[in-house]
Amino acid sequence: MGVTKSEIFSDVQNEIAILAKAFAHPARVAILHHLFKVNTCICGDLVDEIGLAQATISQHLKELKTLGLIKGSIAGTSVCYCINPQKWVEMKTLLTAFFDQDINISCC
Amino acid sequence: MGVTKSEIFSDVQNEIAILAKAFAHPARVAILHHLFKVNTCICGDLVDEIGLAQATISQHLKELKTLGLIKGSIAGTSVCYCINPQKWVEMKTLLTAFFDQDINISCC
DNA sequence: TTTTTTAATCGTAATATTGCAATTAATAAA
DNA sequence: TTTATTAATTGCAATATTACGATTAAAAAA
Repeated sequence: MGVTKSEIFSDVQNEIAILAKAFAHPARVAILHHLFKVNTCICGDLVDEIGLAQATISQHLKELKTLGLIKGSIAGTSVCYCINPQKWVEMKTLLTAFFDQDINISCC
Repeated sequence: MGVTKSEIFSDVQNEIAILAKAFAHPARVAILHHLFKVNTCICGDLVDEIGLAQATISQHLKELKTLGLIKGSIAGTSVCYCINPQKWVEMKTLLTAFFDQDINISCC
């Protein structure tokens, strides 16, 4: 087993889970933090900044890029990465709506 | 090796990742959705509602409880679960601050 | 007391994730 | 052309997560 049964959940539930996974590892949070700080940077900068192997950073970048949260454009031998503002807002809208549900006072 | 190197990240980065993991599985999102909807319910209700085995639901409940996002109190042979409003707000505050970082317009 | 109800825990199997060395591919520089 | 430089990809090992049947524990009901 060990495989998530996506088909029994709603689209919104699956989408929230997929987006939350982006932030479910501190290396990806650190990548995003750095991108917010410096606006754009190349893969090597993140390797220096974070201290994981180049292959590992590259793998995390790929996940963020697949989700659409970051963009990468080739600049010579480097690749310039940055936040994708459109997707970031989309993500924020979905997760914020989830977080902002009203909590009833009566609780166990 | 497959083990997250938490020690190289900041406390905030680790905390964001730990909290995001709560939402990184659709079953846990579904549990929280249901708790918001009905306010309080017992484990068996979630088993019926979601359609995973009792052991699986119980395991997901344990993770949410360990994080402090939900509370459970014994009521006879049942356990009554609900959102923990204090922790929920705390989580929301941390993640919202992360989401609300300013995105610079100049992007690659 | 015995039986039923409810949920936690244990044990196990399958899949997913994390990390890195080594290699590859592509461009820039010499 | 040859030699850097940079990042993606491959292959592999280790750990984490997901799922569930079976069992256990505790309280309620008969």
